[in-house]
Amino acid sequence: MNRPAPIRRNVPLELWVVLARAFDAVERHSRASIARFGLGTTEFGVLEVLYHKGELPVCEVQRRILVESSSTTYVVDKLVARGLVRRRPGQEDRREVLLALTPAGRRLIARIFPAHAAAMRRAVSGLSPRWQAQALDLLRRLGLDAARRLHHKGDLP
Amino acid sequence: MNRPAPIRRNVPLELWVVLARAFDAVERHSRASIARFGLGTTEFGVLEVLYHKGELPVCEVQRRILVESSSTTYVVDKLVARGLVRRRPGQEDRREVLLALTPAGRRLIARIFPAHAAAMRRAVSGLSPRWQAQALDLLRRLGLDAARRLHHKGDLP
DNA sequence: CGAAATTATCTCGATATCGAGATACTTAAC
DNA sequence: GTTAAGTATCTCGATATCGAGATAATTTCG
Repeated sequence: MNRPAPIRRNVPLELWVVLARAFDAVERHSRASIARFGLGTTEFGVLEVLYHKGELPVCEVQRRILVESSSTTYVVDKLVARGLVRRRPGQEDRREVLLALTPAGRRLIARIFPAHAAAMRRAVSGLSPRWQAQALDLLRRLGLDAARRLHHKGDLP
Repeated sequence: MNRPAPIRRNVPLELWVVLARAFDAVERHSRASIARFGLGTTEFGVLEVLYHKGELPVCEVQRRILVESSSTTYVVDKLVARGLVRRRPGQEDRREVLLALTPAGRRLIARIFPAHAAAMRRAVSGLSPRWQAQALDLLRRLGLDAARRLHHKGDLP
């Protein structure tokens, strides 16, 4: 059962490689699952965050779905055109545009979300729940620290 | 020092979210580091794999850099135009096109690779070496299993 | 052998995403 | 209160990436 421990010359670079590979593989599951319903991953992301958080300004949605503001505008345009999302000017802060699901949008996401969640459960089922929790913890630390380091970017050699 | 343990309703979905966030944050480091040298991440990927593995057929490069074959052609075209990579018809298998660095390509990647490796070391330094190794192990298992599951895709509900 | 399936590469058109910049509004500073 | 700095959204042009399909070489197998 014991294989010889692989020689690890450069753990950080290998970690980056396996992170990218794991992301790619799991993202393919996500993409395939979402494509079943005629949506792209970013479109799904918008619907999903509005479904779970309720009405939100564009900038808040943008932060959660990890795309740039110009792309968010583009995707929201498409969702509005399809009658799944509506825009409304912000009340307190008049720079904001508030996004919310339309009834049709809510019906759609309510219908497809459970199936998608099940697909993602399978996608990560290579790790037992115990190891999933461990990976969750490590990835959260890794991601938060890397994000923090991006801002004070005083350290490119 | 102890925060209350967060309530984890749905570990698989949360794991997917933190995986995406960690990938995004670390990828931003990678992108910023590579951009210093006037390259895109995919271009860098091609140079790097040829640097470390020597001459390879396109399909082998493609598998390692995680982009589709049509994109690989596109990127290699650019690198050839810049005189960093050369194409050569395969010998044993005449379907293949073999890629290798030109002297200029080799000089470039040899010059920039160490700086990039250092940037990536910093990018993942939120985890101690011990936890980096642990994350490496978990992500490898996660990625391999998810990739395996993609092929026999008999399980979308 | 010869047909069928597989694999490698490339072409081409479509599109999602980005980055820079414009505009409008808000907050902070003096 | 006026100015400066910061934030939110959108426009527009550029481009990286994809997917489908074409071509050609190889392998499998009856």
